[in-house]
Amino acid sequence: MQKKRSRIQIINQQKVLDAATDIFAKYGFRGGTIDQIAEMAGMSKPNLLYYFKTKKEIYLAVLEQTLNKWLQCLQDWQVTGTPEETISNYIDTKLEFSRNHAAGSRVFANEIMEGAPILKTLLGEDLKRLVDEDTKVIKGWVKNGDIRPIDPIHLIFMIWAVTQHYADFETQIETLTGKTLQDEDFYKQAKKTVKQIILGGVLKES
Amino acid sequence: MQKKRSRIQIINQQKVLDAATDIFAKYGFRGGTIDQIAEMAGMSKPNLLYYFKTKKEIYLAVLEQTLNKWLQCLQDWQVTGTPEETISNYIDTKLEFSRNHAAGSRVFANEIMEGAPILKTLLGEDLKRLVDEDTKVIKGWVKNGDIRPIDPIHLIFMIWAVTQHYADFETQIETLTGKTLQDEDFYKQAKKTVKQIILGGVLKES
DNA sequence: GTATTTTTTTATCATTTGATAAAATATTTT
DNA sequence: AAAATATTTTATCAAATGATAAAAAAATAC
Repeated sequence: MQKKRSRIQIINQQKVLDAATDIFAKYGFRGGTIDQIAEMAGMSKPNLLYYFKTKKEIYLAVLEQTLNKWLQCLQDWQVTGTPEETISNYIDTKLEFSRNHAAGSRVFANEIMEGAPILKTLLGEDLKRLVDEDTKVIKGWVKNGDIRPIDPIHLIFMIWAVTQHYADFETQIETLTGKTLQDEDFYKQAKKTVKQIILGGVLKES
Repeated sequence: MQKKRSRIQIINQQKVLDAATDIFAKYGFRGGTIDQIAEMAGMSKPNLLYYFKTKKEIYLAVLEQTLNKWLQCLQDWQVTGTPEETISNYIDTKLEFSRNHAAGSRVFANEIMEGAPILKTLLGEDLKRLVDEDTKVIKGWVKNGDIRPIDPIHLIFMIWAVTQHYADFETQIETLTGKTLQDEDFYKQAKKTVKQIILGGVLKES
């Protein structure tokens, strides 16, 4: 039975997680160092290791925290009604996650590029289940003639790719446009264009 | 003046670059180690360092080689004729790059997520010029009424995002579908769906 | 086939990095 | 306030990592 976390513990563990998210987002698990995280969190390395015993433990905590935020985000999304509403809503949800959790998105990206050593099982089981459900919904729309005949899995990948791109390639986007999703106008314009193209490509003419 | 490279030099330098591309693709510059590269290239670490003096020199060579392939790839693309032909061709070109140079694509992705310390200038100058040109072309189409009114820069980002996704998130895609772009049917289906949606969202009804 | 140059190996370093122990300090409980 | 507990600092390690020097081996030039 874990003892109740003290006030200082709660504050400092969160400080570490926030710093670690930024460092792992930039350099991945292998590339990020405890020293970097400790410095960014504003504490000494042994002090940090008082809260998390190993680098891997920090990394797991970061992945878990990000995953929870991501799952919470997905819960905000529901197969509400028409394909237009549902897809529109899904894009909203994913793009908002990219805006609010850009570093977390990059931690995932790094994890996957490293071969997903930690998340592979989760991807193959839990995420696969979610994707299969979504695939079924989209297939139903196609069969029903509600949308054009498109391959569901590639549509899903497209939405993921585009929405995550704004988080994962933030540096490139900022270098090219001077803007990020933090800029409200840029955010709206991105959302508008993404929806316009994807919905335009998926929906039938009215 | 650099002496002519010997037969062995040419072979071994390429061996190193190929191994380094894979390692940096997985772990980024900070995370990848000379030991890993040396082992994958099948030579001892000091032997490797006989060909490249420092880790950074290897990394720069990898970036340059990938960049050259990428530029060569872009040269294959031309603003040929109609918007449909041009965009279709651009998707072909980018998706083929993802298939043929998946590791290179991931090296770029890592470089950008690390804050693009090496490529930032290039992104802000050369790439920006290319993007500005493309933007003008697309703007022309819009003004001319050839395509729907869409924001050019977000369209470009969309195409990049989707095509690169298949390379950068290969692990995730393979875990979810069992396939990669190496699978010819999967490749065709991806290309078809991407074109269908993007062209469908951009072109006007005929 | 010997001399010369190139390549590879062996041995070795200095830093960096993940991690621990123990002492010192601060906080909380009683 | 004293005792007990929690936190932070100082000192220190062993292993990993980027890098070098010099000797040995192999390839090439003559």
